[in-house]
Amino acid sequence: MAKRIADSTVRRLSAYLRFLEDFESRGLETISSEELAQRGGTTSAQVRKDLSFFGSFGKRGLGYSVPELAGRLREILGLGREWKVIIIGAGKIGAALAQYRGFRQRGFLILAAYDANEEKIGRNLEGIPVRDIAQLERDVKQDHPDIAVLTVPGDEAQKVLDRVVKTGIKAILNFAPTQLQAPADVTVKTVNMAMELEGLSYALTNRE
Amino acid sequence: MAKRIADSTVRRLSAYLRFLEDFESRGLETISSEELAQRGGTTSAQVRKDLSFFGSFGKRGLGYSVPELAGRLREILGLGREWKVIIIGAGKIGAALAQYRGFRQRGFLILAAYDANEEKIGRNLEGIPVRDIAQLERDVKQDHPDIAVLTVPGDEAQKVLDRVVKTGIKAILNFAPTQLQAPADVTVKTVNMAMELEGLSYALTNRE
DNA sequence: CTTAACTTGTGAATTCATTCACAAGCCTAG
DNA sequence: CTAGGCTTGTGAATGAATTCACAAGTTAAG
Repeated sequence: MAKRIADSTVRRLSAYLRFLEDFESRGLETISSEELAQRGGTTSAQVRKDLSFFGSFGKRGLGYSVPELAGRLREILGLGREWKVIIIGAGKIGAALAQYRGFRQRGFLILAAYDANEEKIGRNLEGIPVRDIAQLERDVKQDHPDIAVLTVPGDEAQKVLDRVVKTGIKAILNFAPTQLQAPADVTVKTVNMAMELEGLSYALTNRE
Repeated sequence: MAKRIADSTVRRLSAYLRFLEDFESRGLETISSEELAQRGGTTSAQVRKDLSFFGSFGKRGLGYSVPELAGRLREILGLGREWKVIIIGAGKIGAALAQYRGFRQRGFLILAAYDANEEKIGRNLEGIPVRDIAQLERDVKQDHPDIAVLTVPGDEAQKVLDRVVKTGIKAILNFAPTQLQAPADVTVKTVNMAMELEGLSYALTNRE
């Protein structure tokens, strides 16, 4: 897997996989780059270029085998296995995520949520136990979660992140509206609603 | 405001504004592009280039006036006014957003949430009324919301979006894990957690 | 077997975004 | 007033991502 693949490429692969699954469930056998492109709001050349980074699995004149390409994309994206996830911060957003079915559906298993608030500790979020953040290190050592989802207030996010990084977790999904600093071998993805909203505000304001 | 500004640029402006507000609250008067860059995980040249699209408001040798630049960024991003927001879908994610303080703080006023579920209609989400989706068109005509946040299941998202677009709303923040089609004069931003997670999965899988 | 209609895979061309590098401006100290 | 230290603003250079365009396969029909 020599080359460095751009983030935007990976996001598109993820989108293609979603369409393929839709096609798969409707029993279609093959799909062309053009069809895939239209669904994904891009161009057929883009689709082919994206796929070409990983090999060539289409048939000229015919297109791509839907199940084969779907399988190949799952493999590339690392979705062939189960990933263990912990949620840090059992507030409203944490709770909403805990019940989000998309996680389980794609092989992301939520082990637990952590919080410092005594009233929340010991309770349940849609079947997911809320544990004391104090036992984070011990639990990680035992359960080996792969991914930590941060849903803590912005002013605590960096401190919590540092702590999570120290446990050895290498992938973080951050919902705090803060730019976080992490070592190079740790991947942090930030979902920043404030930023998206401001993007909309900008678009509404600057129309020609 | 002649030029077309890239999406990534707008996102960075939004990030700069956040740091500036932090600086502002600590009473600092000026800031250099280098300081701004370090906070935002970018380079000083990038910061200056981003700002230069909108004019030149720094002082050579000194840097930027914090309050002045913050004000200018708010103006560029259209944050000088209040934007009215409606939430469509009063499920867990809708509820989490309804209580999210970041909205109000940045001038986004949530008017109401809409749902089709009779048990939810008439209730309250953190003080925000849940109304019948059937009255959407009537309410929009009266209240003129600027932005609609979609937190409906993926398979309904396109249908709901079409309906929202027909009411004349021009900006949509979509939380459904679906690629949506909208006319060119409507801005749709999608927050896709599944995609971010798969990005993490990819990163964990493809390490050298 | 031949032709026509498709569709892939991929170098080359183009467009877009980031980084470099430096003249020009501003401030402070002496 | 001058010199030295900073920092901006911006063309030019570089780098990255996207689009073009076409040879090379594949299929189906005649």
